[in-house]
Amino acid sequence: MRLATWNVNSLKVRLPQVLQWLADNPIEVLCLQELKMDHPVFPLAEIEAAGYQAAWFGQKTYNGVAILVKNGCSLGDVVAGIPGYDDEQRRVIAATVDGVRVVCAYFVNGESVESPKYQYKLQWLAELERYVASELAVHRDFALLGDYNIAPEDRDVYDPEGWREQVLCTTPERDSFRRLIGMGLADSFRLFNDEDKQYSWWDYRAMMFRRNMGVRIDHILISDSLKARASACVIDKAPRKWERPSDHTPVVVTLA
DNA sequence: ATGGCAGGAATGTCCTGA
Repeated sequence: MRLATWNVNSLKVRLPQVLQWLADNPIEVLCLQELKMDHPVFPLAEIEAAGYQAAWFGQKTYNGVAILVKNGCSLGDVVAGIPGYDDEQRRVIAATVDGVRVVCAYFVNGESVESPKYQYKLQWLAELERYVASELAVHRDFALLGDYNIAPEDRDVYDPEGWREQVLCTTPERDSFRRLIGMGLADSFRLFNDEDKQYSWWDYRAMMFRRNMGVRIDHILISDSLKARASACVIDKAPRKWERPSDHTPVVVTLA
């Protein structure tokens, strides 16, 4: 079983790339973020024609998340949003796929530490931690995939000093990430790759991708039981090289 | 120090992203 996460920065624009990538990579579960698409206009027909089912939680202009599941896999128990947290922004959707509890999340960016959005980010992170803990209490096989908008360590950013205590890298954000790890989750990418300069997002400006000046902020955290099944986790940079790409590129984990 | 690129909403130019 392979699971992936990809912030597509508008599914309307990126749908052909998503379908191409799935044709090239016929994985079982693809979590998408930043659909930027009203819920009713989700392109279900095109996705079904490609052999996938979908659960989605759309919103006009901003946010929006979806889980695409290959036909033949079971898809059930869909929950949109964080239960018990009244949030106008549609950032989370969960589903159970072949017995694996999958949570797809588009974490808050936060803009800057001085912004009210940063306070929203910290509150949102606390609500997510509570949600993940409650899910782990009932699901042994659990994965949290998404755009975390957190670079966990200095080696996950191209210019650690320049990013010092900037949003994505602040101590409270990294503490939240570490608390998720402390719940018994593993950063699946780091199970297989200890290198620095491994990024999942590059700014569109200033040829940052060509210069490999990016940040690793898209992650797949997996429970102990899935860690035992994991055989690989890779960042697929290919779609970032395509015409009119998303600024994020997919991350894929392979489970036995 | 600033803006630079991209998408959406709208049709001016601003908001948001990271």
